[in-house]
Amino acid sequence: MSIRTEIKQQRPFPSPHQEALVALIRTADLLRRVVGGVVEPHRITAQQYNVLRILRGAGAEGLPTLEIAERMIEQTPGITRLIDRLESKNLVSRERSSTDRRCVFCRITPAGLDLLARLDAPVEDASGLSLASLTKRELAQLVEMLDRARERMNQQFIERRRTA
Amino acid sequence: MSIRTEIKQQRPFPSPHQEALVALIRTADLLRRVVGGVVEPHRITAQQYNVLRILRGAGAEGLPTLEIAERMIEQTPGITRLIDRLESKNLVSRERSSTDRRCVFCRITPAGLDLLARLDAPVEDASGLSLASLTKRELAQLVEMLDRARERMNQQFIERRRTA
DNA sequence: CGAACTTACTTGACTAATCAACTAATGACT
DNA sequence: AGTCATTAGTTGATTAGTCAAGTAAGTTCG
Repeated sequence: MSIRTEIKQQRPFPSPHQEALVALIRTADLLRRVVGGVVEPHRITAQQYNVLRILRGAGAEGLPTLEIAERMIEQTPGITRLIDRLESKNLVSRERSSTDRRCVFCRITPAGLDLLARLDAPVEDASGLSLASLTKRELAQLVEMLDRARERMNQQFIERRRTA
Repeated sequence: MSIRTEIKQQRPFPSPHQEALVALIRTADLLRRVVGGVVEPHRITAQQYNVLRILRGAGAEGLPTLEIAERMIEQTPGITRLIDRLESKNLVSRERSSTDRRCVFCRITPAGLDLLARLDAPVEDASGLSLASLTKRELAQLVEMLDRARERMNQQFIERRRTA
């Protein structure tokens, strides 16, 4: 089914990139929803899940708060309170660095690791199923195209920030 | 630049579809941010902009509230209050249908049309620039792959809803 | 050394999103 | 006509996201 059918748009898209933009945002929204559907029964949001995975990847030394924000899939300015919520669920712990007392290092707790361990397979399954209609080659091609698009957009952002 | 570099991930992705999932969500987030950057100086959010475009497309008769929700690019349960905010800015008007008094028809106002007219070119420019590194053929290919992926995901959702 | 700047958060105030009831209108069926 | 189910939307309570301002630690440089 085409996006035009999905969103019941009568007119064709004015340009190929507008159609691609809509397709991209809509597909990502669905994908986010799929992941959310898997993790939310465990009382965490998709973003919180993302933070837990980042912290698991970072290992025992943990990461400073803003470093986590930079690594997140979706950008969020509300990182402090996002981690507050994870801390209150005992899924992460925080400790002020002794070498640079401005930084707060966050680490995933055993409970956090345990939760992730239970979520790994379901998330992998759901995302695998979601993209199962694309071949490996197509996925690689998709990723390559998206990488190229993001590169351009990041330049735009940098330019905007410079002129702002 | 690859996503792995962007999010500073040391390990390679465990599966091609996980990499694609991250690339998709991340690219869509950037794209949403690009559109937001254009429309938000005009005091509306990207979602509100989406509603206005839907209503412009719908013409003079307007659309019932939940019909708008179905046509939106990103799904939102908060459609009532989203339109409340547009109405309070006089960009849309609402009127209860006389034939089916459950339905509330929403229409874009002249002020709403005027705002859209001012936003058309900047949005088109920004989205065009964002995806300028992809050829027409690549964009078409991208759209086709995403359409296929969404089809699969929609099935998943329908199944989930049926079993739930 | 110390003023000025930057970095790394944190906080407060506000806005927006989410979920679960709830109302009101319609339709379907007896 | 009257019950039951469905549809369309609204509302209240809670949670989450956003933006601007603030604080405290570190850095630079005369």
